[in-house]
Amino acid sequence: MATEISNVGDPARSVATLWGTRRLPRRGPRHSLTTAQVVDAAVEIADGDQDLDRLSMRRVAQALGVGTMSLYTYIASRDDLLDAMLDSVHGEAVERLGEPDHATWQDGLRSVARAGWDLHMRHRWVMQVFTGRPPLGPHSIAKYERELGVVEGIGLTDVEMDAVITLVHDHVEGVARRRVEADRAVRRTGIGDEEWWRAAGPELEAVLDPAAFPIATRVGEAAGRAHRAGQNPEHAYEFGLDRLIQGIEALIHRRA
Amino acid sequence: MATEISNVGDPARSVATLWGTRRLPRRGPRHSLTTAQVVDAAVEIADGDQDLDRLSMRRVAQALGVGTMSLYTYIASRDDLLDAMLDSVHGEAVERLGEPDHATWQDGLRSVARAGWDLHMRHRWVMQVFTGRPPLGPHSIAKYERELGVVEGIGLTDVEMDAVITLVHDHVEGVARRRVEADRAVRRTGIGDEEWWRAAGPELEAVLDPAAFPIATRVGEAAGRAHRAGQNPEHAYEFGLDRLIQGIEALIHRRA
DNA sequence: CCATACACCGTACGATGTACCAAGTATTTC
DNA sequence: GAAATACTTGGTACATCGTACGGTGTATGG
Repeated sequence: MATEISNVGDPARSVATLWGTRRLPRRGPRHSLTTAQVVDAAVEIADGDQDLDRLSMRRVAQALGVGTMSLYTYIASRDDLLDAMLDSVHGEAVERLGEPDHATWQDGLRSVARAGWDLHMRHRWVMQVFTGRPPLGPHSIAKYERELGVVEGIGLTDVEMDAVITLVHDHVEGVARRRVEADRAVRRTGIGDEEWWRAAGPELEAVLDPAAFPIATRVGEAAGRAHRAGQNPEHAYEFGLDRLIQGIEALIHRRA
Repeated sequence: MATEISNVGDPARSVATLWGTRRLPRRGPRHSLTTAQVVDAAVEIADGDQDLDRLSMRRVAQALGVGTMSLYTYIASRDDLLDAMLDSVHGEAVERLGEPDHATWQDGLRSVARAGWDLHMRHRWVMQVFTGRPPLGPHSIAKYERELGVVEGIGLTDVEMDAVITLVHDHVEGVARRRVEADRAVRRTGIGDEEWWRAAGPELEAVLDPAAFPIATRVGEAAGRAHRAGQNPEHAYEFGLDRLIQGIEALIHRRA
């Protein structure tokens, strides 16, 4: 009738979970866990897997030595768990960002990018979490504050400051995703890069006319060589970051 | 959250499927379908859903009026199907890219970005497909060739040409992903943006001290206003693209 | 003509997230 | 002290997923 019973996806509860401000009940049995314990266990499993696909509520419960359904006392759903995991590792990233003592905003942006890169490398599942709503946990907000700090007062509007941070994130996340996803494919299939090309190469050669795609063939081979030499993520990361910074410099100089 | 890894089976077969070069058997019953029909049906369903989560083999089979397991005659796995879907819509994107008749490489990059944006808006699931291996379908390669064409001969190395195209893709995909993922959250929860903030807002205000995060609060509110005014994806898209282009210009000018 | 090689697809298996409910426990109220 | 209350715990169950397996029927090559 008038009221909706399901508390699934209740925004207020999700926010309260993130901030650890859910009221503790005064009656009933003692809690055998905390939300933080659940989140930490999940992070540990995801770190080990380097993947979110195999992170199941059952495995988290098993790791904690409780029944699967007991987790739902501490977290409303798997989606909420993912949000909480993200906020948790963002806290770590803020610590590693350190004090904002950069001589220039360029240095600041480089350290923002580096912190993002480290985050993705230490927790190789964060690029798999998609939050439909802005992440409003304490650590995510703290991270955002720190990041915005490096572009404060350099001549950008508020909306542009947000856009710059987002731009850096998208670049770093893209490079990290390609790196991690490639590893994941190798791990999942048990087929290494070299073996994969040995198997797919002949088929491709039989079917692809290099003359029809001259640039793609040439550039693809160059990129492949760089990849095999292990210099691809590094170069892509640095090259992209340099372009972003120079693009922002151009805007600021034009305005000055 | 939704991360789908594709490309996990027999490499040679996967490539052959993409190129439509699998040999047809000479004995046995007639085929009632083609691989292309399966792929088209899957694309249609994913387009309708604007999501890959609910794309199941059962639904594809039902749409085609065949048994679920019959699909496996034409496609090795769901992952291979995702790869084939991606290559299929890349073909569409190449058509829409049109002839490479741009006066400047800047215009060229803008049209590459625009084509990418259109692709993500017309098929709001492509950002959910993660290929662990490079996508080697005919249309993906054709798209790559066209894209590289706009930065050919402007003073970049081969590896840099690849990096530039990737940079533009990551930016466009990031903006598109945020846009689509927000819609998806609304659709999945049945809770609109406004309603969500009405529910989560009080909890957040009770817990977040604006003085502790002054820049985040100010910038977040500005970004929120822009978002509500519907100008956020547009602005982020244009702003980011401008920065990228100017960053590349800076590199080229320095070398000239 | 029939052995062969295949297409079709029903059934089954091991996963998943989580709804529901019975049973047990601590606190509050009388 | 007893009863009512408000919890936690976690077993069971359900819908849904990708796909392995194998039976059945069909077109073709020898």
